[in-house]
Amino acid sequence: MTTGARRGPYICGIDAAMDVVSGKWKSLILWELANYGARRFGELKRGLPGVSEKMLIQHLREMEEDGLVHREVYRQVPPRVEYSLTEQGRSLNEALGALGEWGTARSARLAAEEAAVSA
Amino acid sequence: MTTGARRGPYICGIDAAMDVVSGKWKSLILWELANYGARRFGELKRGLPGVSEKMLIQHLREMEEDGLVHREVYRQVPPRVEYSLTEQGRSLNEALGALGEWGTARSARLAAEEAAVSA
DNA sequence: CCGCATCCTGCAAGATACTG
DNA sequence: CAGTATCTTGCAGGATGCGG
Repeated sequence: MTTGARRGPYICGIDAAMDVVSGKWKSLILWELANYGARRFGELKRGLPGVSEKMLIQHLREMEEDGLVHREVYRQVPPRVEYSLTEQGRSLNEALGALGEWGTARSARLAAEEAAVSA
Repeated sequence: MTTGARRGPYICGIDAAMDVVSGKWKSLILWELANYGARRFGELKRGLPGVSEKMLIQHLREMEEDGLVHREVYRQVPPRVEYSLTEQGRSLNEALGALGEWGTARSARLAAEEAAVSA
């Protein structure tokens, strides 16, 4: 796997958290799993427009290794695999709540400025 | 400047926030300025062991453009420049609080597991 | 003291094609 | 359906040296 050198010595808590969330789709995966519960690979892919299968599986594997995601395989044909959040994953998603609200507020502010310019 | 294509259309609030915090030292800069108030370039550099002048100034400029940081120049010899947080910068730092705590808890957990292994 | 200009490298992520 | 495998690329970030 591409799994780079992670788990390095962290300077502060933010670093430790960022190490685990950094990745273009990870926060979205977290949000998706937090809101829909267990989801299948294909469902996640459809829920994250633009993600490639490579990045999706790579992120899921890393998040599993980081203890955020649980992977359940149901041996049957066609194969069925479900991903869900662990307790750590849920708590991380909650910790991201405030940041998400800040970002939403910022987006709204930028949109308002944009509108003011074109007015 | 290297300022890449930012301010893209965001999928969610987290994205908007991440766009602004992503950068190896940005969260540290935020923390430094939040805790020490206005700081000079050299003070920041000393406070962030390992940062290069290039990255420091690059991050500061981007954060200034993003409305997180205020740059005050005092025309004198030797030159004196002070950086401080804007209201937006302070609120972002607060929004990062929960994430920082999560990361600290995670670090502690990892350290405990590490200790358990070597025991 | 506070930067700027270049060159260079490594890794995240995209593209494309194939499989149990 | 749920992945693998391989090639390629873009850009963040490091190293180094100079300048007002």
